[in-house]
Amino acid sequence: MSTINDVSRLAGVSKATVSRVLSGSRGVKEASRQAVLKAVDELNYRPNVIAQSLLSQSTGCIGVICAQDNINQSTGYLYALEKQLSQHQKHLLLRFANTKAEVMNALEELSCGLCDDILIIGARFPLSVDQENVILVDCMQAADNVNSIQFDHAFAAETACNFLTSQGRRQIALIHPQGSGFADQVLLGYKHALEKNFLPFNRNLVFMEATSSSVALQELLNNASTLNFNALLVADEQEAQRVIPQLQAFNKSVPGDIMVFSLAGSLHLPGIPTIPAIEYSMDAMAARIVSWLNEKTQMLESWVLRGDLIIPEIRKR
Amino acid sequence: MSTINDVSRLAGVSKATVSRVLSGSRGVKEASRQAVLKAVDELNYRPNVIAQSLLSQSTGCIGVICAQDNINQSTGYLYALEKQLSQHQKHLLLRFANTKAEVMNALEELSCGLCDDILIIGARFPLSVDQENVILVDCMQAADNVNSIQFDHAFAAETACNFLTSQGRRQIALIHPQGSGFADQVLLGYKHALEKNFLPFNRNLVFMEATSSSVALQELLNNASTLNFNALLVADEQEAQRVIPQLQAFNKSVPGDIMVFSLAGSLHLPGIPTIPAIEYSMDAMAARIVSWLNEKTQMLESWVLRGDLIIPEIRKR
DNA sequence: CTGTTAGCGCATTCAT
DNA sequence: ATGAATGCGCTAACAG
Repeated sequence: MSTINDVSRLAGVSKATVSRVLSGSRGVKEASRQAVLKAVDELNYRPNVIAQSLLSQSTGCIGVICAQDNINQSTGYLYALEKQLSQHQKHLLLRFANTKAEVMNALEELSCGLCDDILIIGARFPLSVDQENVILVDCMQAADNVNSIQFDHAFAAETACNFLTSQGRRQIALIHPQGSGFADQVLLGYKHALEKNFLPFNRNLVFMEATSSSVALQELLNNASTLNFNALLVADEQEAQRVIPQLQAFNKSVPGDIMVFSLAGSLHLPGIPTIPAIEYSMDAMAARIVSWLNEKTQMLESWVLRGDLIIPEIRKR
Repeated sequence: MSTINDVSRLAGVSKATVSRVLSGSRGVKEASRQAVLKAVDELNYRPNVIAQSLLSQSTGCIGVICAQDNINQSTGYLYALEKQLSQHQKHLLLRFANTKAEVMNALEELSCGLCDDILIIGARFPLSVDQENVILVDCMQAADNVNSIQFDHAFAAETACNFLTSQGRRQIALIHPQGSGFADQVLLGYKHALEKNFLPFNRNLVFMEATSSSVALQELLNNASTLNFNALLVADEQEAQRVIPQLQAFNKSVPGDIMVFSLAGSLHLPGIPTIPAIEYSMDAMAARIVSWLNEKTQMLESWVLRGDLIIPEIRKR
């Protein structure tokens, strides 16, 4: 790779002039400008970003640590983020991490001057990070002294219940395994919606502590005769896909007998029926993040993102 | 962020000594070693990798340009690659690109000294790259002067047909839209297998030029009475998921009446039945790539990777 | 308008 | 064993 020295030599000017031409070339004689441009073209010269970074103390690299349990889910984040970042001449440094230890390790390794800022996405374990340049996205909230973007899970649950009620589903079961986090928020939204719709709260319809959604659902099914639930709220699309075949195995049609609602995303695959769900706009989120990265004047502190209600077109085909 | 100067001052030694302690500390008096370590700890000093990169002329960053049409598919690559790369203290710089222009643009932007090497994955359009530090992975083969890792599509098709034949499926239809590339290789493997199994080649069962797999399948279904096909080879899992509902809509059970076989990956979701498929080991591929990145002594030139035959456990439940 | 100088943070000589 | 000096490639400040 050729350097600025090669260019300056070939063009017969000094390094400073070359640099001037390449960045905001003003106050340069046209003759030398052309000479520089010609030399640049001949040598196929590209300024070394590492040297620039050393000087400017910023690399344009944003570290992204994906801590999602469901790896497929991270694709949405990544695609949206990369699109935004590259538009702003920034680079996305990718890391996957499945445990708290792995996240902290990745954080350590990325905090050596390589990354300007770091995003941690989807961690479902408590994280204590105090670095100013780290943003927690859809993570379990721990200390509140860090920047974070939270999804409004209460709003999601409330929206879900309101929608289901409007569809005539008044016995709404809720399965939300501990691991998903945000159990309290979800429960809050659930209760809110019930109250507003003058529906009774039936504690037998709610499973928040169960470690396995399959066991929880089985309990529901075993008592189906007395419970008579006709809707089921689950944490995310993964849970939904787990739960639907189990329902069908017990001769419950979906959504005929039981309408399954995902509180975070729905699979959109040709072969599989889409279910109603709350979906968070990855593009909106990514845009928000990148705009903050660019102008850090305002503290982001804690932003809350609300999801959209997505209703499948039932009789599409 | 504190620098090596701060450490040397606090420890009362020179920068050189600090550097020596931190990297292969040999020939350093224990006393100064301890002093340095103490200062490092106190200042929470981390050597600036950018400065190191400028000196060593290598950043440890590997650019990965995902050119897959199916974004979900890239997750597998990314996860495997990141795992391998981070194990070797390398970083993964992610880029998505959907067109040739976007790929070339990304390539340009990553070739400024930021990345040591660059991977282009899954491009289905001809690419002409002559940089020594670029590897084409599962891309359409263009010029042969670049490093590349190809999947053996002929082997995949042959394996598929042999498997299907062994299952008593002797009328094997093949739908492989142009866009998927490698049409000739697939056809070669298909024909090979037929010959070896003494099966006639029926050109009405093969659709290579169709732009839409849906139309191709419809042609097959329209002539089902005379064609009587009982197996269907498709390019990948995406195609498979598209094709299966269409078959079912015409009262063809899968895999009862027609066994659908994917030549590249099968969805492994709880709700959806797995279909037989060829799957390429992402881990094997990633390991191979990273090992080449580390010791570039041997030219990689053109490596070929063969996929594994994955058979679903038909009566799992 | 342009060349010279200095320095970003670090590792590696070369002296001592 | 260790400090001073050098340079990686570049930009910014200062002189001309």
